[in-house]
Amino acid sequence: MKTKINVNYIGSSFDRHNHEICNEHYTNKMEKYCDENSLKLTPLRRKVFEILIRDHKPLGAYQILAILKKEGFASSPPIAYRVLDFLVEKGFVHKIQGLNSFIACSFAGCEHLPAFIICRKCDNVAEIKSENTFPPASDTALDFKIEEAMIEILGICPACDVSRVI
Amino acid sequence: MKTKINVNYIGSSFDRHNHEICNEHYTNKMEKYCDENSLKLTPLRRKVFEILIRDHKPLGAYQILAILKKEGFASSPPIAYRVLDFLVEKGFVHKIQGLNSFIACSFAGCEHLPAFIICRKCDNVAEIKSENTFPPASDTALDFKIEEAMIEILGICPACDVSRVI
DNA sequence: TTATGTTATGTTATATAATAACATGTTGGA
DNA sequence: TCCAACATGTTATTATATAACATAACATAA
Ligand SMILES: [Zn+2]
Ligand SMILES: [Zn+2]
Ligand SMILES: [Zn+2]
Ligand SMILES: [Zn+2]
Repeated sequence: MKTKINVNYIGSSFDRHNHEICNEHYTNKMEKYCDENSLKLTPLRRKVFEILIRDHKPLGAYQILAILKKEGFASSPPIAYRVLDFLVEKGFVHKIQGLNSFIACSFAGCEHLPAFIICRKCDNVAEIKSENTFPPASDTALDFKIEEAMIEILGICPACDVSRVI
Repeated sequence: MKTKINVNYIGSSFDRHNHEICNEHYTNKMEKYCDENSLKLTPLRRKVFEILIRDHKPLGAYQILAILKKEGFASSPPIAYRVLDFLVEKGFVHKIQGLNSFIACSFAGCEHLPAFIICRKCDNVAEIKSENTFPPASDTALDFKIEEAMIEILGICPACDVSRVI
């Protein structure tokens, strides 16, 4: 099964890009949002977000803790989990359940239902908007009030797919 | 956001149903499949599946272990995880990542991409087929070879939705 | 300014989920 | 009968996440 997938974010681990600009873009978005909603963008919160967006790859809480430690921050588990809770709640970061890990949002400031495509060969992950695919259109039985959804698609990205037609 | 969702399985925790018949239906399916593929449907495997399908609710590995213990089976963690691996691999059971738990498949013997709707009030879960919604149709950029997907939809079921129009 | 409430950061200990490594039993052919 | 493959069993450990409690930083009202 092959599918064309929408990728209209600024930067991702799938694409070479100027991460200076990319990083600045997302940081600006976050600063603006926190400003407008009187949320405190503390050094720790900045740091964790910066760690996550560095190479656009999902990181587990304990990986983040290790980096925090190396870079001079406190590093007991609740430190990471609390900051991650904040970042997830405010929409700057998403949790990828299938990997027990966290990734910086690629559509910050833009209302969206996130979904993820995960290459199981190179471990890169891209966030996509799921408006196209969601909610599931159907013709029967059950009215269900949807609040949230978790969509994680596993497969092989073009770069890793040797059998692909160019 | 409200959506009509397809529910063409035999029995689920959302519906009153004759579970005798239901249980027999799924057990037969599983027996037939194992027979045809020379897989061993051992007492332990039967038991774990029966525990899972009892009330069609997702159970964590350690909940399953507790039941196994009460009912006279061995109950160290690998016991459950190995049987669950088997049942998941053969498609009789699915793992719900968002809940760290396992649920009996509602479409056994029928090729499908599973998806789940989870009521966060009553904790009931229904499996739906995701053909309608998946793969995501789109118009751009990235060819991605899809192998597997995890779709878990969280919300409020009709029974729990007080504000619903009848 | 001090007092006070609130939010953020910090610690230790613990709960929960999953796997590694290895031992024993069972079963079905060569 | 012997062997190979598979299933079940044990103990110990790793990985992930939270509880409970203590202190610090910060705002703002008296
Ligand atoms: Zn970047
Ligand atoms: Zn996002
Ligand atoms: Zn039933
Ligand atoms: Zn299924």
